Amino acid sequence: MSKDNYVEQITNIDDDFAKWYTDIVIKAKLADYTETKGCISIRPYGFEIWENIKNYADKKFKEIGIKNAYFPLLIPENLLQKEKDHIEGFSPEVAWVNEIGDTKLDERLCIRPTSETIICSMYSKWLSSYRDLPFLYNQWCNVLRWEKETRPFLRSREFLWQEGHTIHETEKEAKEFTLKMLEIYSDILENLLAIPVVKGKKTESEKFAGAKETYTIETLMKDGKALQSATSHYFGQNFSKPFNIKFQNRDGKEEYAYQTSFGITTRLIGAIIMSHGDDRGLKLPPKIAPIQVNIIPIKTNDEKVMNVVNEIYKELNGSYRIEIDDRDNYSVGYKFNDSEMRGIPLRIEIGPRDLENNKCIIVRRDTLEKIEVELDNIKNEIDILLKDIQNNMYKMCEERMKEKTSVAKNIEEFESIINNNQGFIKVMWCGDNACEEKIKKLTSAKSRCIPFNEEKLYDKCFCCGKEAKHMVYFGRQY
RNA sequence: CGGGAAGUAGCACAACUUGGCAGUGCGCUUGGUUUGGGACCAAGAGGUUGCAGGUUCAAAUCCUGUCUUCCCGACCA
Repeated sequence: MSKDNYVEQITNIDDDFAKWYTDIVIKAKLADYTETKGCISIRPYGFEIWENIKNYADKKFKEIGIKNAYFPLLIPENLLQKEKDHIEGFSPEVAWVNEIGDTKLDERLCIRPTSETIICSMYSKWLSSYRDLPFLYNQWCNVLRWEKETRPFLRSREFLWQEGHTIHETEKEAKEFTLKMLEIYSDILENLLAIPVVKGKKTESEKFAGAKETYTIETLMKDGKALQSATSHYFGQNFSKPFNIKFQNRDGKEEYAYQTSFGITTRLIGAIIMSHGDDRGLKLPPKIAPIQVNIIPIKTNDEKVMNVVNEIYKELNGSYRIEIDDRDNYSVGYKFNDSEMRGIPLRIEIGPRDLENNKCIIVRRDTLEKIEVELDNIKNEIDILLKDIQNNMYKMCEERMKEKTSVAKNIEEFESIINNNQGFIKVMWCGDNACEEKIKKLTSAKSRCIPFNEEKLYDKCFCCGKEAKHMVYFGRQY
């Protein structure tokens, strides 16, 4: 196999990152474009990744008492209008239902871009006493935001997500819950998806529409751009007041509830591709890979080989997500490459030569290392390897993030980094939005977050020279 | 919403300049031979050339309009 031949099929990651990304989405059969502009179809292989993320997250949510519920896709206009900042943030990309058949509706309905408003209206109905609190509800659903420019998984007009909405008796409890959710998200990214994160708080200008505080986990993709991977918001009483979500508190007085919301989306699939993928294609962390082990028989028409292959399948099936590639119209070389492009963490090669020695070859996707394994030790070895791959993928990602994180002391340094290396740039900042604006205009990089673990890098704001208040991560973003 | 490029079979493209039967490679189907890093032989299927209009005996090709996609900037998960 020549490299040239290979490159015809997937664009080289360093040549054109954007094309490389969409090539993987299409060729690994994760998703495809549809007749509906800006909306993708998620194919089974991609959807199964989402299901694995969803199952893990859902379990974590339930462990802390969150319950799933469902709210309408359509929201009447008057509800959306109730919180001023919220509607201002979303109105340009909201789609409306104006008529049914030939009949115009008296009040038009929006297709949810997010569900704060409709959920608040129900919370107001359901809440009367502090004894009812907290409400910890979540829904898994789709939302619609009419983006002008789209990219599969990263920015699709319709996307799947989970939106949690909680209300609490006290400010303290709500704030704590906001941070607790950020920890769960960070666990999902780091432990499940093998992607290291920077946790922190958004600056005033980068907050969610209608939120008092927005917390975020930021990740760094292979091309050096940042991706906001999950957010958790503290609303205070910003929604509970206009939506009249009030209760009688322990003192018998009327009080408005304290609210949070939080979400992760199918964008995480994009994060997996861009954090781990390489020139051979997708590279999936074992914990979410739809197929963890791919058995490739070297001769599909050799009865002895196929018998052993079937035995191994029986032994492993149930413990691992496993598949036999017994297609007889492809050569093994093709299958090796196909398996690598689909990002399957491990493949087992078994042929007549192996049977003579009672051995097989196991190849790991992360390092492409080939390991000779005794036939009766396969299960044991796979267990070890899958765990090691999961850890190793995290480590490689973490190293890359460290390499692509730098400190800038002034605008000149900042510009030079952004134009060469990209990545995260750590700076000291005065807290003034004017400095953020200036940098955005100059370099198109935005503040990512004020990290929880702030360091004192130096004293003065990198941009204006005034006394610095915070350390901030900056970066170009998706 | 500004700046640039492109739309021809599932994919990548050719034919367009100079109008004259819709082509090549990959992929796909069937049969056979193969199988340790993208196999080979043979026979097939697949098209309203993005869409609409115009010029012409004749349009993928020339003209006008329109839609879509991709890349670079402003907005967003």
